[in-house]
Amino acid sequence: MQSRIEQICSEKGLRMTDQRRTIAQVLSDSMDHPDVDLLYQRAITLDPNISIATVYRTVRLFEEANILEKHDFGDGRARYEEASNNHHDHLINIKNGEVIEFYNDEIERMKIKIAKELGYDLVDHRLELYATPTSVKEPSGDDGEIQ
Amino acid sequence: MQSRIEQICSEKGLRMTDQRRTIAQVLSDSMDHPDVDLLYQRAITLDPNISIATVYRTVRLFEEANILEKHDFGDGRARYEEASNNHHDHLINIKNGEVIEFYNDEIERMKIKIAKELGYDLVDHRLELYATPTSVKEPSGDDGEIQ
DNA sequence: TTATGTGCAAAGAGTTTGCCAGCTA
DNA sequence: TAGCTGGCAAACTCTTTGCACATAA
Repeated sequence: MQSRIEQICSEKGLRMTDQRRTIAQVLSDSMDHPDVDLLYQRAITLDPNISIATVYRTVRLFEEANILEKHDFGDGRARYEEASNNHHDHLINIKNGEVIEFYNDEIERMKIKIAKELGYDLVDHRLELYATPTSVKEPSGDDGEIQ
Repeated sequence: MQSRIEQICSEKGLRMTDQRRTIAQVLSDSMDHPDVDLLYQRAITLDPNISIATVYRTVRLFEEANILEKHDFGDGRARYEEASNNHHDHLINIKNGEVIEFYNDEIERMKIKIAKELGYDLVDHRLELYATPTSVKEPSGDDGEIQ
């Protein structure tokens, strides 16, 4: 059966190969924000012959076709997620690298407004919050916080 | 005479060498957000024997001492600016790479609030607006826009 | 059939590091 | 002088690319 992303590829008229189908599958199944190496690790469980160069090429192809969004969370490698119509920003849990998506309408409006006030038209933007989980404070001494 | 950043180094008790003094000078004089190579180019006009490895090491030292802030504007290399107490965000003119600093109190409050609502304490954040200059629309044809 | 895609290894860009001479405190 | 620092080149990480072979349409 066609994966969600493979369907989008068909609609966009991309030539489909076994490798692209595999990578589309992996991406469709990924609920996180994997980097290229992680995609590659997942892909070779489905097709051990796939090469990391192909993952790089495919991920770029998909990004240029607006199927994927590329992110950079400051760790020196690109992360990918399926492009969606509903824009969102990211909060990165710096304790474990987990990425939480959020959307705030007021912030979105502010971004456009600020650019306009500076004499610019907003083309793209990036808001990332780096944060630690709030520890639950116990009224008496030890708050049970792990580490 | 001591450059502004060299003074901060002294206050922090960093061992000062000619190379570090030169780089501190270059940084103190830089009003933009230079990358390592640009700092290196500026440094070798003051001391032709300085090596780029030293620039990398010094910039990291200064960053760890909270003398510099490191940024990543998505072009694959780190950019630096003197750390300041007044936080600001950046708008990047994608036509020419120019970086404009701005501060918006409401946005700052929103960042903290959003993190809190998700159950996190904000540690750091990054907001970048990528934008093009608003072209002045002339009612009749040519609007005089350059390029 | 023919333009395109893939695998492999080499090349690139940015950054870090091992080693030893040189300098700071 | 004792230990930190700098220069140089090699190494590292992530990513791209040239080439010959394979494949989708």
